[in-house]
Amino acid sequence: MPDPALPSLTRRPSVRVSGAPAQAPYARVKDYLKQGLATGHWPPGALMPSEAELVTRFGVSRMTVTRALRELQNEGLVTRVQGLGTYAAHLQQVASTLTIRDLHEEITARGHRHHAEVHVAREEAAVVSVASQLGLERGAPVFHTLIVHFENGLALQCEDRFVNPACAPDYLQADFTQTTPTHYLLQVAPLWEAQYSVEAGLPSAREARLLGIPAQEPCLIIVRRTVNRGVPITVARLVHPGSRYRVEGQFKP
Amino acid sequence: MPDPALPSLTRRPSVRVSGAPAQAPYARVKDYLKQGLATGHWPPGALMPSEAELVTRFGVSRMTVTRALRELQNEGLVTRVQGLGTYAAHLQQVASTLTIRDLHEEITARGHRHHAEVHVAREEAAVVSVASQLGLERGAPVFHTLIVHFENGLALQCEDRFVNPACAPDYLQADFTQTTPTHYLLQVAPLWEAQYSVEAGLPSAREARLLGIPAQEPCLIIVRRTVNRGVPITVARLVHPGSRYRVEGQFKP
DNA sequence: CCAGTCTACTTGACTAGACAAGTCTATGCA
DNA sequence: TGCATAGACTTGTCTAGTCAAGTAGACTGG
Repeated sequence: MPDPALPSLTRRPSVRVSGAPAQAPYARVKDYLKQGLATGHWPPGALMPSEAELVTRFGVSRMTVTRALRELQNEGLVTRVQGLGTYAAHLQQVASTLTIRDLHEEITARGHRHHAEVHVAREEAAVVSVASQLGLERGAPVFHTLIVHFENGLALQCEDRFVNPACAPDYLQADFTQTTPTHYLLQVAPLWEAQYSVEAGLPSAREARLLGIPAQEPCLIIVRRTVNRGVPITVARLVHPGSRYRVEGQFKP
Repeated sequence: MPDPALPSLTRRPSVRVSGAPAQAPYARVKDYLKQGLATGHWPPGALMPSEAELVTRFGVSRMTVTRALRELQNEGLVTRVQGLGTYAAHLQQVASTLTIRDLHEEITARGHRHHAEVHVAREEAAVVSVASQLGLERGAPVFHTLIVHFENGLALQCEDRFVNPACAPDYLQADFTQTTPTHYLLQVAPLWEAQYSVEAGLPSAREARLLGIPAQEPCLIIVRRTVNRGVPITVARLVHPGSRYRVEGQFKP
C-alpha cells in the first residue's frame, strides 16, 4: 500500500519556529494516521503500517509510535493484533455516545434556577422488582424518594428513586431541596458503573399530575441503575416532559 | 495522606507463578490507584501520589507509572496539572455516556430479520432548514431518502435523511433495501464527528402512517447530524415507536 | 501428503536515563 | 515592604535499547 503525503519530514527535537504550534512527535504520527483513515487511504480492515515502518518513516523511537497507535486504538479507530499488525477499524461497528449530565449541574450551567419538591422520602419494604435490581431480599428495607425538579419554576423531571441502605445509611437525612440525590450518592460512594435505558412513553397518572402536564404528553423516560464495586447502589426512574427536555451529545473519534 | 494497603510488594519481572494471571506492572499501579479512589481513600479533589512516589513504591520505571496515570486520566478518574500534581477527579462532573448503534447491526445482532421499505429516494432543492444544516445555499440540490426499517416485519424506525451530494455523489444509486444509508455513507466517507439530540415526541401524521402506529403514540426521536472533516455530510431524523424501541447503554469509568 | 519445526515479523511491555516546562515557596535585594 | 529570582518539585515527552509472546509462512522429515 502506498503512503499518504507526509507532512514535512523535518525532524530534530520539536523546534518551535517563530509562532508555530510545535506539535509533539507522537501527535504528528497520530495525525498522519488519522488523516489517512479519514481520506479512506486505509479503508476499514486494511493493514496499516507496522510500528517499525513508522519508526523509520518519522525518525522517532518506538515508544513514541506505540503511544500514537495505542491512543488510536483506545479511540476505536484501529484494531491491533499481536503477531499480525494494525488494522483500520470497521467504523460502522463503533458505537457513538450520548451524554447525560447531572440535572442540577445542567440547569445551573444554563444560568437557570433549580429547585426541587420532595414528595416522598421514607423507608419502605422492597417489592420484588426493586429488590431484585438492588440485590436484596423481597421485603428488605429500602429508601424511597420521589422528587420533582424544576427549572425556572417549570417541572423538568420526576425522579423516583430507590436506594440500597447498606450503601448510604444516612440517605434520608439529606436535604434534597438543597442537593440532588445523584450528587449526594456520588459523595457517599463514587460512581463505578451505571446502566441506562432511554425510551419514549406516557407518564403515569401521578407523574403527569406532579409534572403538571397532560396524561397524553409523550415523556422521555430514563431508567438508571448504578453499581459500586459490584454492589447495587440505586435504581432511578427519571420522567421528563418531552416538550421541555432533550438529551444532546456528540461523538468525536 | 497515608496509603491504602499495598497488594503484595513482591517485585521482579512479572513472574507467572503456576497459573496466576500475572498482571502487568502498569495494570498493578492502575488498579492500586483505582481501588484507592473507589474506597474514597482519595476523595474528589485530593492530591494523589506523585509519579516519583509511585516509582519508588512499586519499584518500576517512571514510564510505567506514567502510563497508568495517563490511562486513568483518559478515563476521567484523575486530573493532572503540570507543575502541581495528580488530583482525584470530581466524578459528579463526569458525563456518562449512552450508546447508539447502527440499526441493521443492532437488529441482526439480536438474531432478528431486518428489511427496509424505500418511500422516497430523489434529488430535491434544499429548503432553508436543510440547507443551513448541510452548509449549502437555499435551493441547492440535495439527496433525500425516506426509509422505514422493520424488525421481523414490525416497523421500528422511520428514517428521513438529507445528504450533501458533494460528499456522496452516487448516494441515490445505492440499493437501500440491501444496505442502510448509515452503512453506505460510512463506506464513502468515514464518520468523523456527529451531533445528536434525543427527545420524546409525537410522530407526524405521515410518520405514524408509515410506522403503522396511532398518531398519539409517543415516539423516541433522534436527530443526527454528521460532519466529515468540517464538511457536513448528512442530517437525519429517526423516529421510533416508543413501545418498540429504546436506547440502552452503560458507563464504566 | 501431512505434520512438525524453524524463522521472520508483528505487537506488548518494560527500563533507565534525559530535557522541557509549569507551579509554588523561600530567599535576598532594593 | 515589595519584587525578582533561584530551587525544589511536579508533569509532559522523548530516546534507545531489551525481552516476551503471538502469527504466518516456509522448510523439512516421515
